[in-house]
Amino acid sequence: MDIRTLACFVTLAEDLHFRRAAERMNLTQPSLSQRIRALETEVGARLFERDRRGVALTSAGVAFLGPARKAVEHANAATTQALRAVRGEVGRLRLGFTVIAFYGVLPEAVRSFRSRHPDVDVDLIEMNSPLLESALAAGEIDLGVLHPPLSTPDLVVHALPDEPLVLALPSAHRLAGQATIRVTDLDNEPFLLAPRAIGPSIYDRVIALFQAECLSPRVVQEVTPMTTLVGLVAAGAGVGFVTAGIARAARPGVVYRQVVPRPPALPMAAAWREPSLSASGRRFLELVETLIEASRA
Amino acid sequence: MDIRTLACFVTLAEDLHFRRAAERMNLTQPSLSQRIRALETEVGARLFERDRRGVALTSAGVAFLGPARKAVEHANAATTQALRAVRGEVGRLRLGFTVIAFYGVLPEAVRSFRSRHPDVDVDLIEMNSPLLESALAAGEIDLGVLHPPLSTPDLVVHALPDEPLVLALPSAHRLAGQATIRVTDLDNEPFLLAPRAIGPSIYDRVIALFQAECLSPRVVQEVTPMTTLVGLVAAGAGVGFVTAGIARAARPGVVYRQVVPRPPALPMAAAWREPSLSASGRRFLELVETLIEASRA
DNA sequence: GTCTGTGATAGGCAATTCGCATCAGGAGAA
DNA sequence: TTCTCCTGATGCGAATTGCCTATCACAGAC
Repeated sequence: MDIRTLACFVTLAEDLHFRRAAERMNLTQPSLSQRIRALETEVGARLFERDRRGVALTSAGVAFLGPARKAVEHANAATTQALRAVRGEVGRLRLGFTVIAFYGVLPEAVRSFRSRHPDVDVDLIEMNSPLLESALAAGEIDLGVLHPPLSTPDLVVHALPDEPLVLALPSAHRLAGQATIRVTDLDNEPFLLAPRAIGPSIYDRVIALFQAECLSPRVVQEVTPMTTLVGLVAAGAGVGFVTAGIARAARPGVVYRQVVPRPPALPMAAAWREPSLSASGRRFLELVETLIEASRA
Repeated sequence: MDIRTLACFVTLAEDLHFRRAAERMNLTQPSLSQRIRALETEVGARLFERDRRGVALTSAGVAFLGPARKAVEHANAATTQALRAVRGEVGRLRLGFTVIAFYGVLPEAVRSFRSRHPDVDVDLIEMNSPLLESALAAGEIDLGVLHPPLSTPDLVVHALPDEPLVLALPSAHRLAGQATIRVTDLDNEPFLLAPRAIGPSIYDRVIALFQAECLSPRVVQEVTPMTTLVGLVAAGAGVGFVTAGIARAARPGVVYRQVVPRPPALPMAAAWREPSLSASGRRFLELVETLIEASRA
């Protein structure tokens, strides 16, 4: 049973005229006759009553019409939906990200993506960078937003703008009054830092920053994620670097200050598994790029 | 696009294994490969990812699966429904009947039919016999229950049990006290009768009954339908014959009496247009016959 | 009567689909 | 490593299917 045959049936049921229906289906009248006859044989019931002065649906034909019409519609919809999926307009986008990433351009990007592509289900999964790499490699997520360098081969890395680092310190801190703080001011200061296993890039950057001044931070606690670090700062447990994005979310008891010399920014990147990013992932990435462009201007 | 091809796609999407899916579809693996390839070409999108260690749906394939499954289901349903319609299990039964017929076996038959064939829409249309004949000839109703003789050719007539006639008279009538009434008692009695154009059979029977006694009824009003006749009897406008069925519905102010010599019964019949009765009509008629058999026993 | 228009039928050509046999490449066992 | 098995893809000939052109049979209009 051919979808085209069903479409022929539906057309003939609407026109009740072989020649016109054939024309609408881009067929000749004998071909349509043959198809209908073959369909009737296959179904095992006469679907049309060919009277001398016209064509009419039999009761079997009436019963056949409804489902046949739906079958044709769904068959067409199948192709349409498949092509929409290729364009990334329907489907599922499993998006992994670090906490830090979600304090940047991501929330706006997700909101905008959802309104532009309402037929794409977006799964949001928060993980730290090493876990994101595993999830990408295992194919559990389509696209990850995390912090280079990556240790997993076969992942494509697409650089995003770095996140500058600022110092978070308790508002009652002796240095809170200064507009900018020198690294040397932080000597022997109780310091909060993410474990190197979780965030090697930020860890190494901070250590290097101190070493340039021949110092070494006094790490009193390794803490993750970075939002928890801010909480500990508010509790007076110490000071620590956070990204500008996290600093934008004001929190009572915490102030943020620039540090000189300026600490290197935290690299950000989108990553996906070879060989290719899903269409919806590509769409999302394009949208992120657009938003970054807009925020730059 | 073939329904079978879509079914192949669905099967493969479920098994994710060409050989097994091919077997389930009663095909060889190369044929299935070819069909899937052809389908992908027709759709214009890759639907399966043939990885080294297995087959997986692409996002386009996932989007294609839902509608494809529905298309297959509806295509199968179309055939099923058509065959059910042939057996009279789905569809529409347009049933015409006279008022008299509806005081007989019809209400029970309709109730029983509806419970046995809930997927058949039953249209009930009340008309007098001549109009029923026209409606049958015009194909506006499938089956009519009316009173022979019929004047329209090309109608098949299937006899049903006759309806005996009894006399309806006001309960205050001078003859109401008698158990049976002789025709001669009715000489010069104000008489109610359906017009001959509407009910020739009952008209002729009543006239013949009187003429056998060398009498002629004094018709004071021609009245139709028969239920209205009963109303006029209750109002004291006269007396008249009604069917036993109508007499069963008690009405204040009216009594029913047997007449001797016994008047001929009113013939009843089911009728339909050549060449054939619709399947649901046939089902209905079988049911009516069953009920008549049951009431006889 | 002829003419017009209906759907059904016959024949021939082209495309499709089938199964069989076979190929190419990866996984796992010896 | 090498062999074997299993995966899906491919080539080919036979059979089938689908289409179109030409034509038929029949009914209604003029």
